[in-house]
Amino acid sequence: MGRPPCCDKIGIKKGPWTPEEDIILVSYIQEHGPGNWRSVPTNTGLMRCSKSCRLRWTNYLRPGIKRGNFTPHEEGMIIHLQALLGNKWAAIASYLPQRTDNDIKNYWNTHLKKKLKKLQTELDSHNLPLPPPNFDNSSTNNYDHHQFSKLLNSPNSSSSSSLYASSTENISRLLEGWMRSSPNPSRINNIDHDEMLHEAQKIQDQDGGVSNDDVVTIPNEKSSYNINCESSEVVTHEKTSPPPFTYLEKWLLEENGGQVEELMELPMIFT
DNA sequence: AATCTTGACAACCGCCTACCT
DNA sequence: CAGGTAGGCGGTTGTCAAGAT
Repeated sequence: MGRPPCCDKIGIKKGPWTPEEDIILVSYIQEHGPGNWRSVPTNTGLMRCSKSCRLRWTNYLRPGIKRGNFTPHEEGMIIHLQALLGNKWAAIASYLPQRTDNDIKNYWNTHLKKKLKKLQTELDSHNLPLPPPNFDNSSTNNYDHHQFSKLLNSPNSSSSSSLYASSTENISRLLEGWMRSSPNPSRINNIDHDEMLHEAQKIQDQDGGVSNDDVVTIPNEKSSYNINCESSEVVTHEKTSPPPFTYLEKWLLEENGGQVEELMELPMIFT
């Protein structure tokens, strides 16, 4: 015998989540943590299947998700990684810890695909090819990065602003108590620094990770690590553990999500 | 002012793999 | 080992707001 069914298909509610459902789900995860999604509908009384609960949490309610506009830097990373990895949105999302794979996928489909198509037209008219997959502004190959960047960031191809419809006020009220007692997530002390540093240097050598001059980012199943090779400093960005309340507060209360890159440092391959 | 079209995001569907019994 | 599900992932669709006609 295998596992029992995840949920009863009869009476399953579909469509947009209500603020009340969000609150119920967040309250439950606050108490039990994410995971064991099968038990969520039965234990919460939510008329949703476990899959829907998981998606709602990972794509929308999970703390640490950056809302609002994609920065040119993020945009560049997505284009770069899509060229390298294809439509492996989860893999691409691992390099952008604040963005969900669904978000990146949507952004690609609604913005970047069109943008690149337009760009290709522009490049054709300038007799320029699209940049190679290992495109990097700092590299010394013969590609005309300056002209490419100029075209990419031209006013005509800039992304439009977008706001997420949400009930952030309700959710923030609910979460207030929770996040104040959350553990300190961002820096860990119990990891093997030598091992991490070695890994970072290896990746930097192979150009397999995403790196700028000194900082290498290693995506991981549950977190990503930013490693400064010069100072040997390792900073983790947990994907599942809640960030400090101040960050969540910022996310919930600022209409556009705010600019929080300083909190979740991103590798700068496109600057 | 009413209707139609388009854009953007949220959510669902179906497939695949890992894992449980 | 086999049967079967949970969870993860990518593709697609649904919904709604804003702009155009």
